[in-house]
Amino acid sequence: MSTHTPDRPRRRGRPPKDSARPYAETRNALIQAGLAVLTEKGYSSVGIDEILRSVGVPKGSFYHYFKSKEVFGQELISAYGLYFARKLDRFLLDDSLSPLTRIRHFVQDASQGMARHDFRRGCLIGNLGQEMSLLPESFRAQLKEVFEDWQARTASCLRDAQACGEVAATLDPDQLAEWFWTGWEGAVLRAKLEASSEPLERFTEGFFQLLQAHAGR
Amino acid sequence: MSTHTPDRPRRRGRPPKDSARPYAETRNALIQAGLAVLTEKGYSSVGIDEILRSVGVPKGSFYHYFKSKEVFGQELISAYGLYFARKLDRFLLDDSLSPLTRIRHFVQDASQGMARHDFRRGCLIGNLGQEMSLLPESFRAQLKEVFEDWQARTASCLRDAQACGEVAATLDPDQLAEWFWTGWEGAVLRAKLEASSEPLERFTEGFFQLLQAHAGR
DNA sequence: GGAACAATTAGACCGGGTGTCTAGTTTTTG
DNA sequence: CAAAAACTAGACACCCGGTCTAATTGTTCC
Repeated sequence: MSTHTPDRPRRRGRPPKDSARPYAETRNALIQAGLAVLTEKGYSSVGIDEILRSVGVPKGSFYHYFKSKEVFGQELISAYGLYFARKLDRFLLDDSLSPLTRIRHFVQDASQGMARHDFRRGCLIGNLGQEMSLLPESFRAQLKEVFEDWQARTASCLRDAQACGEVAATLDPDQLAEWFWTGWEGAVLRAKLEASSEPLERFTEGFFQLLQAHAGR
Repeated sequence: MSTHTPDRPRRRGRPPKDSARPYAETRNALIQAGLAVLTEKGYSSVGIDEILRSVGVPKGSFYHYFKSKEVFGQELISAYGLYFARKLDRFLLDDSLSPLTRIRHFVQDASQGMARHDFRRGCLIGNLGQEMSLLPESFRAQLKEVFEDWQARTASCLRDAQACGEVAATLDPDQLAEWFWTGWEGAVLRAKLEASSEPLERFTEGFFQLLQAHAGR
């Protein structure tokens, strides 16, 4: 599924009206390729031409699509944030399942995603958070917001779980959600290290045990 | 506390018997400086001369002290592992306190450590785990071992906690310890991102609540 | 047909860095 | 005083970084 397109050898100058994929499409391909690379290697140790080359876009064109590497990064963050927000919704709003089962399914899906790339790719947001000290300061707030967004969606599902008695009403869903995401990022890190999904599984198992323990009181 | 030593301007050739700090001392200074830099920026985006310069050792000397950057990294990992193992022992074996209190103190200390460097430095092992896909494969096993070592020490303290009734005997200390360290790494990441110790505190608070919930059953 | 404008990219800018190693200088040893 | 040991200058041989201007090609509209 490499996005590499050895295509037609690109000519200079304005492309004929039809032959070229439209601006938006190329831009999109760049973002896609950027995500693939940055989820694996982070931001600072990746050069733009690695991404450019993987899409078959000449280096000179980069600034036609993005003002700088920094704003490219910003766009990757929000694309990734959105991508996951949608994924979360797809799972967590599926009311054919009990709320906790929805979370379980989400986790399963994410874990399969990592396995599919041999545990080389992790979470973009986690990666960048980790290397924050090497990053443009503008990334910080954005990354924080993404976490908050994911957490809000998760908390809402946990509230549903409380409503139907799957989780004790005494627990704070927001705290639980923050907890979940903090732990999850740690688990992703260990999964990359061990090249195995076990850390992910063990972490989530523990998380559900926690919910259960309280429910049982 | 920067290790920079503008010292005497180093002369070429073999130094007189006394005047120079001995081999081991310089080596040590390099390791110390390496830790400071790598805990902040990781391995792959740091060049050796940044470290060399901060200690005032000329670039040409590096290979006198270490065979390569890779083995330098290996040595940093084990130095850091040991450093933390000792710190853990200092706290977790202090039997003037209850086992859980010991853990609390350790966490407090680690959290102050991060604050002291304005949340720019994190955990070396976590940093490297995160960038595993950019690292020499030889690091993987070593990093894993460090985690296991830390976990074992933590588990042992949790067993003490069970012995004196602070933690329910039904829980598995090893699982709890792995859990703790997974979550902790996640919390460190968030602390760097938010430049605040709150993620650390919120995570540990949750961890202790978990232990308590089970104890209360 | 041809000017004006829009879209795209070649190619170089310039400065930086990478890890490594050899050849050399200086001291100590015997 | 020769041989061995301890240390380092300086260069090697790259490959790279992000950025931007000037050139090229297509379209539009008269």
